[in-house]
Amino acid sequence: MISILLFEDNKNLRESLSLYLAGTDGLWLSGAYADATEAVKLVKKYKPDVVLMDIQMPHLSGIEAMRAIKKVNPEVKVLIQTVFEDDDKIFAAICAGANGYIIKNPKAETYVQAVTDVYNGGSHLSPSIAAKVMKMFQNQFVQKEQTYVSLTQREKEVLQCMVKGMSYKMVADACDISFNTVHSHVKNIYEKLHVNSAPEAVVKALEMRLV
Amino acid sequence: MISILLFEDNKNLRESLSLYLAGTDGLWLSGAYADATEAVKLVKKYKPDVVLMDIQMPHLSGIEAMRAIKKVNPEVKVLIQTVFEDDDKIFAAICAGANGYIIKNPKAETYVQAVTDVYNGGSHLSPSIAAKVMKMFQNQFVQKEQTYVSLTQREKEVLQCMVKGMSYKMVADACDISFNTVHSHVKNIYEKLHVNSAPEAVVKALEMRLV
DNA sequence: CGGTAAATCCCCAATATTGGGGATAAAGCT
DNA sequence: AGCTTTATCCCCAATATTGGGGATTTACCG
Repeated sequence: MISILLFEDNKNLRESLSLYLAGTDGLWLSGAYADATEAVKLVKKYKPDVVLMDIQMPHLSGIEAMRAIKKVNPEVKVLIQTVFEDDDKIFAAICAGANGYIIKNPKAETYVQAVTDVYNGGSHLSPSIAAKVMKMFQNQFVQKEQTYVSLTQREKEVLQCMVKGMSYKMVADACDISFNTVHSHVKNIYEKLHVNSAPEAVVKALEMRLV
Repeated sequence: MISILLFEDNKNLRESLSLYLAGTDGLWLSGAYADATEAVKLVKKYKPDVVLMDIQMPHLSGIEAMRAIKKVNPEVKVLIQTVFEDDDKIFAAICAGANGYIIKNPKAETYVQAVTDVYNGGSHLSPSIAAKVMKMFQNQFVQKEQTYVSLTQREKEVLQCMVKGMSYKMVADACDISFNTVHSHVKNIYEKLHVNSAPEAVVKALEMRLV
């Protein structure tokens, strides 16, 4: 049973959504409110699994409300629903820790799917939103030619350890291999990345998102 | 009618997927191939609406194949399907212009949904992938808890040099100070950041956006 | 004026890293 | 059966880093 708390200022939509969610097997509607100013208190009271939050609300915006909720209960999943597809709203919502972002939809089943997805630890994005997010992603990282470097599994592991600031000894311990083997892997990594010190390798690894 | 071209090296999956897609109303399977080396030619020949591409293929990886296709026919939608959830693969796929990224799934309907979504100009991401993408997004733009550390001007300069992968000698040269002075600054930096090696300091500096 | 912070420089010794060899075993490919 | 890759291990010697001291100058603040 997934328990849900709904915030939606539009009376019509709130009531029809409530009706639908409450009547769906596997879902439990803990409450439906037109205002998010009390959101933190309500979350504390009902301990819902998922909060379904309209982005545009009087007094306190859905994003602000989510930020407040996440601050106190980071484990509560928040699903943003809205009619807005502005890049900046999407951006703000994601940065504030939204677990999903769906466009208000005539198809009620998408709500069930989205709620289930976020409840299970995934994220749910409406197709148009996903497209925008991926576009933003591309724009952000158009930068460097990814001269693709293929590190082996072990090499990646070792590199990951190095990024965590571990010394050869600690890496050896963490990967359960000998100091000498770590040394060998490091030599190979340096060769492949064309660097010759740990700090350089770490920076390059982060840049290239190899870890 | 949405026409589809399928690339999947696993015979079993290729055949069962072919069967399923070909038998679905509204979809038309133009072809199914185990190898993507001819992908560009095949796309030119069949002009599919959507290419369903496995990421791991012999000879030519799905991402490379997609890059080639997008170069010639940017309007063709490419849906990546894979068992991999590595950040770097997801990242590479998105940067190369993927229109969707789905985890190989026992539920065949998700394929139809995904194909339809990308055909309609949206993107489709499996929940776990969407979660990773949003996480990457957050990591990129939201700075972590700033336990404020006040580094002096010189210390910041030295740290910046270290992030560039420079050795003490090179830093000394770049800042026009002696090796010993660099050493002193480094000691102070390590003290302030509570670390005791260059890689750790670099990671912390990047995390804290001190540079 | 005295105190403090920043920046500069130096010495020493213990570790750690780097780069150069080389070797073996398992797995995969041709 | 050979070849390559990956992962594993070892030795040695040259550098580099780290951590512990201490010292001087400059500048700023009350």
